[in-house]
Amino acid sequence: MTIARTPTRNRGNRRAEILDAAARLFAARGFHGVSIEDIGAAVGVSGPALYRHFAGKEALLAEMLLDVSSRLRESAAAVVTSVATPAASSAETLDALLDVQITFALEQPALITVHDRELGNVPEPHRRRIRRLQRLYVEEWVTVLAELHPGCPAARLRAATHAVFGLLNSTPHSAGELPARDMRPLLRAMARAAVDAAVNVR
Amino acid sequence: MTIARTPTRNRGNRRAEILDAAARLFAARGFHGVSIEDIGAAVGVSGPALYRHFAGKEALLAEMLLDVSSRLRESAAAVVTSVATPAASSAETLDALLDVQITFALEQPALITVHDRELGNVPEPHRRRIRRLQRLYVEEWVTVLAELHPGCPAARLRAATHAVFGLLNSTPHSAGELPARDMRPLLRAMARAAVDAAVNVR
DNA sequence: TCGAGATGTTAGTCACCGTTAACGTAACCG
DNA sequence: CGGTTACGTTAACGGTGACTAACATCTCGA
Repeated sequence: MTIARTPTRNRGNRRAEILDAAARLFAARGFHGVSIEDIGAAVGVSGPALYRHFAGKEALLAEMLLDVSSRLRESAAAVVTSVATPAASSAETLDALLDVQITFALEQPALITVHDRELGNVPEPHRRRIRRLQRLYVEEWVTVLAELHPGCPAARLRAATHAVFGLLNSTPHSAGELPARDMRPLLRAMARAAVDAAVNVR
Repeated sequence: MTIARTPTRNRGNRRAEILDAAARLFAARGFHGVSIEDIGAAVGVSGPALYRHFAGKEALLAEMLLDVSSRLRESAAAVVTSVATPAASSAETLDALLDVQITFALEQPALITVHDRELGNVPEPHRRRIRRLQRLYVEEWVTVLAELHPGCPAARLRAATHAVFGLLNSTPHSAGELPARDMRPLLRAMARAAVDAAVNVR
């Protein structure tokens, strides 16, 4: 009664399934608080089966964070190069960036959480690449903010960007307070106001 | 050549020293990423010496989080009952609350980080008490915000409060970007603007 | 002075965890 | 068919880590 699937198809699904379950577990209990056995159990296989799909626990985390930071960075790059036509204002580009981050935070809360907590557990070959992608992502924001307010020192723009990420990424912790339908405009308004205030201090 | 101290004095100092070191380590590597041996080494004693001061690793964490949430809740309560005289506006009370949280986030970044990440590792007798204190703290904020904007639904105020905490607590992660002297007014301005935006959505 | 308490130490013990080994099974492909 | 490949399983191994036991030292008060 099972539907036949190509091995490749199965493999990809299983990998994705594992990454998804692991993300949720890591977000809830931390990397070291989750065992290989836990992750296996969460997808219905048990323990060492994971080694058919990943080289190890750290490799699993590395792939997860690499995927997240790539997607964020790509989305931001796409926004900047497509929305930011000469006609579009920097303000509109910023709104588009905000939407990218808000969508991500609301739809993938576990991934966002792991993304900014567990980089320290990624071994060095991949760690640098992830750092690089994260930095590029931040720089997209800083560039747009700098266009929007040329007089503002870059250090303050960077700090403001991190603060806005903190605001938006706090969603996972306050989940359930408000339906996502209301959360999105709320976050957008708060983040927008915070950014405006940041470039206008003093 | 060693200066004589009362045992009680020594004990208190050592306990505080351990809590401080543990907070930094937990913030950096997560509760399960830090060993008893690590904590001991950080204060110059080694391993099981900690059991002279704490019942165990979880008890240490419990005391740490209990202390943090008590202090936050007390500071907030003090602000509300002393600043919020009939003469003072709710806006001024809110600014005072903001200052409490900003000071805490800037001066005790490790504690703040552990405070909103590691509650899940506290065993049940104390977990409830910490949760209760955290909830009371949030409610102080919500009450002040509600006075400030009576029409706004409480759920949105709560969500906004959590978002502001996220903004302010992100400081530890962007540490070094900006000197604390500049960080404080920046955070104050951003948080103030975010709050105002939250109660005025739509 | 001497016994008690506070505070260390080192040497175990025991559980858990990441990883590997050895082995089974079902599907696909020549 | 028969063999390779994908994907599981259980059993073991080695390391680590929380916690305990047994033992030292130092200070202080009676």
